[in-house]
Amino acid sequence: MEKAKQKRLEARGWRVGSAGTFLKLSPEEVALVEMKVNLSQALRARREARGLSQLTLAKRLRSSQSRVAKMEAADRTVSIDLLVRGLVILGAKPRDIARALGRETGAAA
Amino acid sequence: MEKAKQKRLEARGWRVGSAGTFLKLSPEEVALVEMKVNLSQALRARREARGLSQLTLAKRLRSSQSRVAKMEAADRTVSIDLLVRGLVILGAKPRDIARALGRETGAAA
DNA sequence: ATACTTTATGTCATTACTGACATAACATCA
DNA sequence: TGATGTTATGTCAGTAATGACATAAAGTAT
Repeated sequence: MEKAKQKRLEARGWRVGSAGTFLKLSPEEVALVEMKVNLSQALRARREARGLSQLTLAKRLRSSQSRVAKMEAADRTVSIDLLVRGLVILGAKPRDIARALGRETGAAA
Repeated sequence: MEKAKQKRLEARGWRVGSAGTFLKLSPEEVALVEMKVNLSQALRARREARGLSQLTLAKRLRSSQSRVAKMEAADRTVSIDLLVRGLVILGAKPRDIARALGRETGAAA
């Protein structure tokens, strides 16, 4: 798993190990979290590539800046659905979302 | 869009056209629905490939048979999160889910 | 036909997610 | 310095998703 990603997860209370599960997360949960993180990173990348602020994106999503911040932080309270909606609004096609979702992000097995 | 898929959608109240949007669904909404349908089909395929009943899958998901049925029907009340969780429980890896999500399903467009 | 298994659909109480708000932290710029 | 713009985090009322239940429908036997 990528270092930066791991740090972001741990800062949020997740327990993720460097080369697998560190503690307490089942393999299923790890997979879920990784997908969410991948989507959140894709969201931020797309937003920034378009030079949009979180606030502008929030308006297009009919949401709020704070929620967009949480989306990009892969907050526990953010659903995959919301992340996907955000990506779609930023012009991502299902293929793009699939690519982001399945992205291999780390060296660890 | 695949005929069977369209039929399933319309039976559920969705309005989807054969070669694009039929009526009332924005392109974003269409993309979302298509992704959900793709995931629901992948879920059913995986479950059946393993010879499991909806009831057994439901137990592994700590859910109910009726909800699994709704998942496979891409019911409005089921989230992408739930579909993804179901797939993961059936052994799907992020790559597998990505493949299912981005599958081109129809001739249209 | 009856019994059994599996799947489909409607309803509802509980839970999880969501948008909105407040506020903090950080940067940039005059 | 203060003002402005952006992002981060906590909280909470309202909403949407969830599991569970009942029941129907469809299939598979015997």
